[in-house]
Amino acid sequence: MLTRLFSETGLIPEVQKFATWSDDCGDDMSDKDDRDEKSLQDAQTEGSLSESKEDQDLGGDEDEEEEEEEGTEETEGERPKKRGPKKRKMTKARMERSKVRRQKANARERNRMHDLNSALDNLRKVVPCYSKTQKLSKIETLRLAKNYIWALSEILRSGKRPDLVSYVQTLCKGLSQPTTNLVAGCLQLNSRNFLTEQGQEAGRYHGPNSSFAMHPYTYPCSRLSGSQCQSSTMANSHPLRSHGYCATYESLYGNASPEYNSSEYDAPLSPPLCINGNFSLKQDSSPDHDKNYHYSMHYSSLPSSRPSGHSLLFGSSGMRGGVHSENLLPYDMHVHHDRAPMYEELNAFFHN
DNA sequence: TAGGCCATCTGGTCCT
DNA sequence: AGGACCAGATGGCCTA
Repeated sequence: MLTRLFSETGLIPEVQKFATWSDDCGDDMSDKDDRDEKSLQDAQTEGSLSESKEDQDLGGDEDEEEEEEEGTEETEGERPKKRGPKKRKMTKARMERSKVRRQKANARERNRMHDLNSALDNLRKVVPCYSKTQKLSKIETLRLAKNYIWALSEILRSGKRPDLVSYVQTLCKGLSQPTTNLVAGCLQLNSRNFLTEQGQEAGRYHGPNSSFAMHPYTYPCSRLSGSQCQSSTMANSHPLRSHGYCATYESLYGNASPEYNSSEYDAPLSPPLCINGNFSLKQDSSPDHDKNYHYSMHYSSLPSSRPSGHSLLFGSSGMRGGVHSENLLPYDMHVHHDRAPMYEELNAFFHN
């Protein structure tokens, strides 16, 4: 509104200065009220150029209905008449309404951003690297989620599983170096190896429960020391988190599940995935694929021994109040409810 | 101290 | 008219 007002009067560059000026107070609402008051008063003096102070005072509290009248003092002498709807006089009542409206809009915007952040928090908890103490940034969370989806869809599409190096490479595409290190650390892979020895099968470790090539040592996790490194504590709570998920799956299904032939996984995805192929997943043709491992099953088939996954993954701590759709039925809840039937459904799905 | 990240405010636009 | 969504601006906080 003010921008339009100023643009009409050729004062558009002043808008931001005006906004800046009116914003240089604290963040609390009382200060905000003052700012709004000042802004609106400023709008009065700056915006309603033709409006005399006497008129405003005259307009006062009592004239709710006289908002339509104006133009009697367009002072045609100084500037030409403008087209478009005439500006309404900023009476005190209008100012009050405008202020209330602005406050309500601010509150809505805050809630909206809180909802968005809650959704991002939930997303952080389901991407392969989660730390309560060192959160991924928003942009990194989105990038990692995209890579994660891509990696999973590639696995689904091919029915093969990559080695850990390829998997981490895929996850870390386009991520910043700190995030790359974090993800690699969460996956217990020394990031230097897959960054500098791409394509090499460096440091493979085939532990008894390791489906991925693993390094025999643990990433120092310097920035996620101790309990901060959620990947270790959540190893059993996430499908693709470190080797915990491997043990999880294989302890549940074993390697010798004759029903799971990789050829059965070649069916088109349902629903079809719509992915921008910015990168390609390195295909590993190692004989390990014969284990017929299906990553997507992990999340859906979390073992019943999973320790208090609800509080870990979708605790209410991250929520700032209010009921969001994610809170009402978080993904984790879908996973845990009717777990056994879920197995059967998935088995049936992959057997058909 | 610069740069990154974030929360918040704000005005504009679109839709109901 | 009011709400949702968006983008720009701004200031605070933190870290290298």
